[in-house]
Amino acid sequence: MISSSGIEVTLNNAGLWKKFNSPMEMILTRKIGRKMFPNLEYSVDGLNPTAMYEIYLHMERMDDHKYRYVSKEWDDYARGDPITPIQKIKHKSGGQTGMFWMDGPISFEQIRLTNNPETEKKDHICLQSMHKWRPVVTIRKLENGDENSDFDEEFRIENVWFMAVTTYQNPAIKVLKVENNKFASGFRSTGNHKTVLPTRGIKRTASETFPTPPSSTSPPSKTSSNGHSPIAHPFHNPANFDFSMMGTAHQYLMNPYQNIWNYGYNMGKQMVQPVMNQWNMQISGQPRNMNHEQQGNPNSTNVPEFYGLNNF
DNA sequence: TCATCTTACACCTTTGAAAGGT
DNA sequence: AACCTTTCAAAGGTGTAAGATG
Repeated sequence: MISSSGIEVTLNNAGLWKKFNSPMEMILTRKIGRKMFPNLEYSVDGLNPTAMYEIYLHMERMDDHKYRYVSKEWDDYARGDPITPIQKIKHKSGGQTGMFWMDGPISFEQIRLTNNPETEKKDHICLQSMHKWRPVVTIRKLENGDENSDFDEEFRIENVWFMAVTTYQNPAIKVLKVENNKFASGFRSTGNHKTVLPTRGIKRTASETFPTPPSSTSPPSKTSSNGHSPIAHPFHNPANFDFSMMGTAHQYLMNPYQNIWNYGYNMGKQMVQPVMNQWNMQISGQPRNMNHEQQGNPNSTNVPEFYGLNNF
């Protein structure tokens, strides 16, 4: 889907995200934060090649419910915790031309998720456990290099959201993470990880942990986690699954917060979201005990049904 | 009592420096 | 000296499980 201004954003590893959507769970850790897996890696098209843009990512609470995992289902058993301010993370490349952004995958692999509201670490995003979250990309066009440009567009990818947890709830998600994340390979059935720990404290030598393969052991060239080079690669969406992002024109029509939300805030600083009002109170109702199909297709896919929020 | 969170841990990959060979 | 290969160690990314917390 292409926005009214012609900008199109797609998620490169959409197929992997789709695999996990039952729903996806992301681990939060307090001190150092936990990286997201699968990573969020986007491609963008339709920018003015010579204009300057910045790209931001933030997480958006999807509703005002707190969930728990019982009887193999997510149940919204309580009202959500008080909303914390939004933290928008600016892409490390900073302001770049449209050509730059369109030329390569846009990865936010440096982002870490934490549940520590007092964290001040760059690239850390504080989320609340047992709540539903959705990643949102903001593309900001810089007029004459001015960061206070009014041209912002937000993009949300259909079916890409997750439950924030401190420990995995759904065993199926845990299995998928172990199978697909190379750093968890020690937990695969072929791995050597011991559930009982008789050898704790004994550090092995590097040759034990990293046996030399028969060919060269020179460090591999730097690539992103999915093997892409930093330069653009063509990406094709999986068939029968539209992961292209929703255009903001649609959001403007349906989301009365959009103008408020984008009005006059400073990028890179914590934002305060608008208050709950009649509009989102009306649409924030969620069926309890959603089945998996419903969970995979939140009832408001184009627009978040809840923007949650503190006093404005 | 129980659900959730925190933390230390083993096991893994990645990275890059040092050492050795050509 | 310059370059390449091999070895090694540290850093960092995982899920696990025991204990702590409320």
